[in-house]
Amino acid sequence: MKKPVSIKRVAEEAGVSAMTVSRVLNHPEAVAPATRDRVLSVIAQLGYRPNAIARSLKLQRTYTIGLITGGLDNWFYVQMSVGAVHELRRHNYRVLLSTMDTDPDGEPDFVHMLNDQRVDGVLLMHDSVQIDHDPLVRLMDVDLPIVTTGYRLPHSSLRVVDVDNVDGAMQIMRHLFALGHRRIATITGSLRYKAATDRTEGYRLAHIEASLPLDSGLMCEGGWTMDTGYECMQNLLARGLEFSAVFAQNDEMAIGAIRALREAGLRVPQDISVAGFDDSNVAQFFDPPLTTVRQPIYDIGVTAACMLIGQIERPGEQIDDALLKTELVVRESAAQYDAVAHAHPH
Amino acid sequence: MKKPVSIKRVAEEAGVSAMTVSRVLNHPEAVAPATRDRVLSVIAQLGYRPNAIARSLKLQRTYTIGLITGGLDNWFYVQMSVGAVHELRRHNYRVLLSTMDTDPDGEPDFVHMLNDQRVDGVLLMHDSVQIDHDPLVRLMDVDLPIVTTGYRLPHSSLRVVDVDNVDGAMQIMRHLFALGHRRIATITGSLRYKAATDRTEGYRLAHIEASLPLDSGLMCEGGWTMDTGYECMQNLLARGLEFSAVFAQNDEMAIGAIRALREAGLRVPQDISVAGFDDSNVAQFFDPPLTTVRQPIYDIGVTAACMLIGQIERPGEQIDDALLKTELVVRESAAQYDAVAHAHPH
DNA sequence: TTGAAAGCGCTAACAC
DNA sequence: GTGTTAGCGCTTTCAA
Repeated sequence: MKKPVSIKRVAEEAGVSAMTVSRVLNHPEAVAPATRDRVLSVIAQLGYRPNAIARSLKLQRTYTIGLITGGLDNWFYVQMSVGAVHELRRHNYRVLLSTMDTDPDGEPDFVHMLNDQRVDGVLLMHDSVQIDHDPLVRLMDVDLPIVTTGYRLPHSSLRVVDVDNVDGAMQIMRHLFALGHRRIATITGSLRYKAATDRTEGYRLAHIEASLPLDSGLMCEGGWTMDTGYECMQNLLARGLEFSAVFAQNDEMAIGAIRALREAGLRVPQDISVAGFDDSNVAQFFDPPLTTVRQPIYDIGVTAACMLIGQIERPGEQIDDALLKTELVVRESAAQYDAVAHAHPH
Repeated sequence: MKKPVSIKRVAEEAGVSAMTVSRVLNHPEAVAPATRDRVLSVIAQLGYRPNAIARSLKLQRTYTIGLITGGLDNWFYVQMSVGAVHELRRHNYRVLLSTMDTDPDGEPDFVHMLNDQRVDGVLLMHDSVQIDHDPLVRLMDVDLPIVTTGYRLPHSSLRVVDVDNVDGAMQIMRHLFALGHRRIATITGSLRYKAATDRTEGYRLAHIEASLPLDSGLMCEGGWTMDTGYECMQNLLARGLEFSAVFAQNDEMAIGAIRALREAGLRVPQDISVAGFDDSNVAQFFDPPLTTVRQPIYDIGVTAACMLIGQIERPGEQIDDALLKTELVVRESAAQYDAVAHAHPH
């Protein structure tokens, strides 16, 4: 284990004080060109790099942020994280990774991370659950800039980046209405999630906009998974109500719903149109390719990172929550309403 | 921004010296029970947590490792990373995330990370390329424990965790032989990768073991992607040689190969059997579900983390490279050899 | 333009 | 069993 070169070593070698070396690195303009060049050449020769730990201790600034992710096995969070990591890197921040997992003490890992004063801020990429009691409220004790993606806490000191779910749902509903559908069912996500209540609100507003009545019999609450999409679809069919299209509030439930429709002898999209949400990685490879709403996942990460850096570097500055736009992706799972097919019972 | 409580503050409040507080935390047995309890209660009351940065500076130990991943958008690395992160967490190590991306200076990010002396060791999860000239050789200048997954460098000071690709390939070949196949083509990965040369070696050894001749006309070098699997399959078919099964050296190429076979009017597995490698997440959902070889990806991460911690905490101790076992996964893309079908030309 | 002193928060070594 | 001193490697403040 050879010891790394320190600033002292460089100073000796260059025949100056440590202070001058430090200045060459941080305020080069305040050093005489001749001295500067000499120091720089010694630095290069010795391969000196300042010890970031010592620097952090002195500056009370780590240039590191904590990235807390809801689960690295979830494609969604990974995409977001990649966006955030890229942005942070561009701004020369390091990323300390943490999870929501709890350790044997029952203390979530990230709580330690925060208290250790190893990070300048925290990026929390998690589900948009609405919670009051949560390990996360402890976050608020630590007075650190925090940005979350969709995760809301009853506390004002944190910023939120989210997707405009209301508008996204309206877009897909407008598309279905434009295709001639009039009675459209929806399979919601778990209504504990803001994403689900927002998408449901979009579903509602789109009806109002189109001056069409809402039928609560056409709504069924799922839980984001294929299984629940499947069950909800069976449930909706069993109710015996008329409808020609289904808006599943994510792609997984859409896939589950399609399976249920097929088992009931119905074709998608010929007999029933189905739309999803998310444009997850399976959406385009599924049969039929899903009509859905794309979320700018990567950009969520980028935006969140950007906001966090802003909070860190310009404290006090007012930063507003961000609401990102979604984009309708028209594929083949939703088709023109076929009056003839629907004239006869299935 | 309220200032976090320091050890001094706790010391004052408890009426002891800072040293005693430090001892309570690090060598509690060396402190009188009465003092200890008093200090502990002050710590709890003030919510004191030692400043990890200051600790690192003093101890010259960060309890942080650098995780360099080949790409977070690759399911493979993510799985490995999750394994590593879990293991590191169990041992109370933090994880600093980095990538192989190069910044505007052309300097890979992780090089900075290493030189900053912010980490106690490095986990490098990347492709098993064999390279001599590489930014990574710079890694070797820094005298830090390093463990890689499959990535080999002509340097002895790093440990490697890899999968037994030779044996994995032999397993799948034995399976195909057992199904009655005698002439089996292979689509290799890019032969710049050790994984590909190893799997090809397994292909060769299995032939020797079965006393069957090898026909170099049945080999085609691909590049791991679906596209190259597709092209290689077309290429192999165009050669006009007889064969009843194909061993694609990963699942993606297997999928590409199957597409090419279908376009040529051949059914899988009735006319041609196809086997893959990796048991990637699509393998079981594909039609037909792929017969393949499962790699213990998560365990690779765990093992690598384990070895790294060993090197950090017990320097000097001899640690051997690890070679993990694979497991044959029999599904439906490879079937019994049908002599009748192959009696007639396709 | 450069240097000396002090201190960020912590702990190992040595007193008492 | 507890306190004092010193120093990890750096930078800010003040003096020369």
